[in-house]
Amino acid sequence: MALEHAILVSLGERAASGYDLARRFDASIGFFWPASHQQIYRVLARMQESGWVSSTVESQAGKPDKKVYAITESGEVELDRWAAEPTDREALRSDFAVKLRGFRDRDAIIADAVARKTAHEQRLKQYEESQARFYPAPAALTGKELGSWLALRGGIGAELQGIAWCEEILTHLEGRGSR
Amino acid sequence: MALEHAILVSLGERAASGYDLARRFDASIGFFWPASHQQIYRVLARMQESGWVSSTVESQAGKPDKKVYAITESGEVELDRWAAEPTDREALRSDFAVKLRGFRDRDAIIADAVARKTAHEQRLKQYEESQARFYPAPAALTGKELGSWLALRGGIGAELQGIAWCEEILTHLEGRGSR
DNA sequence: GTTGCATATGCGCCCAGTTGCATATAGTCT
DNA sequence: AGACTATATGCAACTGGGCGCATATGCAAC
Repeated sequence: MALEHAILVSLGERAASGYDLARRFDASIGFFWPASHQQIYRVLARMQESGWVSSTVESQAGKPDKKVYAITESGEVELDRWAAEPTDREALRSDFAVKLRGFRDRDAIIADAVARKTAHEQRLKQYEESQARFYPAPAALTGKELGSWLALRGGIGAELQGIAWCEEILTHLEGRGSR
Repeated sequence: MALEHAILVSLGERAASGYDLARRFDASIGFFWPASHQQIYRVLARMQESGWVSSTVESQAGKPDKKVYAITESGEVELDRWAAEPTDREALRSDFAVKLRGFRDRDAIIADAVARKTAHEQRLKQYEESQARFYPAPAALTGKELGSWLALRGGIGAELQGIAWCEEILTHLEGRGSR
């Protein structure tokens, strides 16, 4: 399970409450490992039991109290252990490809391809904005920042590929024989 | 849930036993929706209860009996209903990207990138063999076969993108500053 | 004054995919 | 005779993510 490790990576960058983490997951690390706040809270509790994180409650003026989590030494050890272990390749798993394969409804496929292309473009835009803001000079990057930038490069590549696939589909389906 | 629909698509092409389906999932439709035989048997039982498939037991010489499933009319209706419904975009979810983002162990990342590149290349080879065997003349394809080919095109594109990403990672990591 | 929003934390159930195990037939290989 | 492989079907337990729902503070807008 990688949510634990995604959280450890994020907490390693900076301590945070569950709420903060949920926002980070919406905006950055969640590009690569999406998670809802419910899930994050549940996993944080389990991680604290394992001793990977510790928490302190902080009072805030004008806002509810928050529980700020920080990575512990044991968490660092776990993160290193995980980092050394090979990751296994994520399998492709696509409803849309199955639908293409079945090819029951040409118009629905075209509509899907159009919608998916738009979604890919939006996500691509997010990635590119992130790239421009945080990594304006990629050639100079080292260590952690180089890694983050390369992760983003993977996201950008995946979106470009998704867009190209949608375009290929539309080229071949529009104006050709129906079912 | 799309396993049901992947099975319906496959049974729509040709009736099959659970065992046959498991092999098809290993070799073709499972490129887009991997499934184990256990899962396939479980889902087939549920689908029969729903009336989407029917089964007949066939005796075989020298082999155990097999239960051959076929799609029913109600299954066809369900498949059409599903085909008309929009699919939602699969989210990117990558251990490896999280690991890159964390950047704890440069050597492990390089080793991963090398291994993943090889895995992508193998999968790509499978796709390309499939493409050469079944779709030698893509321009002439129509209907169902065009759809299947386009699904395969998506797979090929994804693997090429995966390979390119690994290469980009290796270019930037090899011979540069360590952690 | 109440509606809505941002902040903040969580419970409970379900669903689907993963893993391990079990069992049976029949042929081949050593 | 025993081991291994291919064919064939399945159950049980676990795991992790998804979805709905609940609750509380405090500010701003209407």
